[in-house]
Amino acid sequence: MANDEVVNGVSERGGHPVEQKLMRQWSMRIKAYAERLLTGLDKVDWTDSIKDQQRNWIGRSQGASVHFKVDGFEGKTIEVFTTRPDTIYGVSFMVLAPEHPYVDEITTNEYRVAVEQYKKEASLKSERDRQADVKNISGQFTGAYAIHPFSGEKVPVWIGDYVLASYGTGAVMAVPCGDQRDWDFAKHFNIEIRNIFKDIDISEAAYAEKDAVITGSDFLNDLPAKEAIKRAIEEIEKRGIGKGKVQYRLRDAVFSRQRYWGEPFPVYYKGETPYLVDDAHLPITLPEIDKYLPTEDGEPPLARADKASWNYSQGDRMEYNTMPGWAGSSWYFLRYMDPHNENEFVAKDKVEYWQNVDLYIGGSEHATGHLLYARFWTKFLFDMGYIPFDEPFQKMINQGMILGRSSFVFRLKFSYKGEEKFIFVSKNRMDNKSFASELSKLYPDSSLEYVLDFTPIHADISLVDNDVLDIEAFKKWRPDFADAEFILEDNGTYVCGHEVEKMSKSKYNVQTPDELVEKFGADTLRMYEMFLGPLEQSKPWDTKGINGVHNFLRKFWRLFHDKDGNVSLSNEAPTKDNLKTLHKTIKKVEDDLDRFSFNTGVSNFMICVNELTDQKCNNREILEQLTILLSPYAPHIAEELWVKLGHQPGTILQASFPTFNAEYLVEAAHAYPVSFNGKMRFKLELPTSFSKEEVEKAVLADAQSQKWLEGGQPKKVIVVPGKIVNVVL
RNA sequence: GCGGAUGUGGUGAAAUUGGUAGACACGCUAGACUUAGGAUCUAGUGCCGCGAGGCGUGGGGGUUCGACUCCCUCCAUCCGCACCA
Repeated sequence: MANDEVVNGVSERGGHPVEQKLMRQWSMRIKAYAERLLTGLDKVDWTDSIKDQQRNWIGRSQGASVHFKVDGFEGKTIEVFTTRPDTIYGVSFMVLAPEHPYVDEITTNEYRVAVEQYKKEASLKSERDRQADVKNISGQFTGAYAIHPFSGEKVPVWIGDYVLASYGTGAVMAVPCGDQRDWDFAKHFNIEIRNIFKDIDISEAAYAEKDAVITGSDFLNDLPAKEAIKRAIEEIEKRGIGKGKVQYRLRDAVFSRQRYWGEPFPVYYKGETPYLVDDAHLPITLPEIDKYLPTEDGEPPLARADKASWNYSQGDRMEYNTMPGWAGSSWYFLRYMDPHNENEFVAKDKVEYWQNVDLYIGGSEHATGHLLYARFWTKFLFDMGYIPFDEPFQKMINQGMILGRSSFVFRLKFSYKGEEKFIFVSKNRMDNKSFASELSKLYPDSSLEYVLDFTPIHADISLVDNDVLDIEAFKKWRPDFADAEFILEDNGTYVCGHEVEKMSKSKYNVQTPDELVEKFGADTLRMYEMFLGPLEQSKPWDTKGINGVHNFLRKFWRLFHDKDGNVSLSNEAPTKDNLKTLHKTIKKVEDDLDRFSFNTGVSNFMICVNELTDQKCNNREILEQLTILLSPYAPHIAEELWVKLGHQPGTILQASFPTFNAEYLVEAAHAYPVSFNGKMRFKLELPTSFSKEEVEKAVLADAQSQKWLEGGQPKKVIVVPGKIVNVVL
């Protein structure tokens, strides 16, 4: 069960108890690639946001591992990882994670009961709970002491759940003067806080910056922290008590799932030992089973299959787990290059030809999942010599999500004659708290109690019009609402709340485009989605403006037809204005395509069609070029008009893309915006051949300038030829 | 707390290299037309003002002849991470 399906220890759907169970899982050693996954980010063209998320996730930290001997346990050492080996003389205690394997062994009899008790408490908390519970400092002394590797002093060993078993070695050397968590722990348990920073006050908080000078630390004295780190590592290595080390937060990735729908592993077992199925027997396909459910004793669904239902089986049994979604999503793009190849996943010459994906448009929600796994997988295949690149996606654009507008009903829980009851309260009655009088009317009993406990519940948006709920439809919608009661607005309606969220079946806010396609056609929908705004931006789905795009396509269509709807095209040479409009559009649309600015691309088409309409242009040559230009945006209408233009048989897909010719855009005159002190006051049309001086002269001589000059002389006149004029007064 | 992003009319937005802020579209206002079509056409539409004009890109400051754009600072919203030693 997924974590979010578990609520308060029971399953969200059936309310069944959920217990945690240890399971043997396959996992992939992504950790082995941590460093390369980090450095590889420098050579791909992705957003900083995704790169940072991945860097964060990989969590590289540089430091040292140090071994502390345990007093009275010959040959036993506690290994810790620290990023601040320079503060080693500030160590006044050590903390092990409660799950650390040494805990039982080193705990003295005196502390055994307390340690057992603490371990038990910690084990009841999941890792999530622990993280949510940062404020509470807890821990327990074990009675054991470690030996400081430099000073030889005895250092008490504690256990505490702020130390995570899953990171580093599951143990830390605590330096309260330099680490806030250690400081908090020391304060709480009254442990010595040793200050090894020169002229730094640590009475109120730890000092974590790496800019202090070290003191009271023998060979590290008077060194600034950064140098002391290097020096400390040298010394640690020299004395053989540890070494410089890089630690990653990234964990190995679990690669098995206990469900039916996934690629089966080509693995069989003899006893408890797994073996790989020989290549000759591949592929292993999913066996048929009676129910897609786990077995009675909790084995995955595949355990239901007997040997005969597998297309191949060997040994005592086949593997029951299946692969996760990221098995396929990590490398499917490679298979696309050579989908019918029976012998290998992709032939060498094909992958050498296609290389990695040039442009990947995908959601940023996969930053630390799919997008990391695919990189890992690609690097592995590169190392194995199967593919000639080690980054899968060269450039990536994260398209924004189209969000939904959810509707909510508000369920009030109350008790009546000792019985728990629910009623749905309309939004405004809830907001202004006027529901109470209504409730006591419906339940006229002095023993009525209610708690101010409103639960917003998603209502299907098809049951809601303009935030008003169709009550009868709502009752029929789900059986548990059949007898629902309501407190309505004064006008007798139920008003819902709303929120913009991700579109999702579970939120009942999904809008399908089918109806719009029916009404306006797929071209309109396609262009409207582009027109909504920049590709990377998320926004709620709102069809208010779709008419504008639809009208544009109608207007475009009208250019080809007379008012009776018959095709009417002129075969004469296009006018200068026609050509100017067309070529301006070619240029802009091309530029917009290059920078993935589809919304401005659409508006450039609109401008073009508006201009051609004003020019009453029905010129075949112009319209033919424009149709080709539009075809990636509105493929259906373009294809249809292509036929009307007389290209049959054939498809517009085979037409060559229009080429921009700058000659048509050359202007003899430019309307200069004339500014005074940076404020645009009027425009003045001047020949483009004018020099700076000529422009300046013409502007100052113009009658309109007099008003702003007020008889004075300008301090300065800035002329940017072909652009603007600014007169400084 | 750390990191990333965003902030412009009534609305979605545009301004690509520091050079006319609000293109294009929705909506709205007034009008025309009519075969009444999710039509078409004309004019208007950032705010204040009768006007001249003033103000205006989250707030404040700066650089510049000129700033939505560059710098400093603050605020708000969204996303990701968060006891990682």
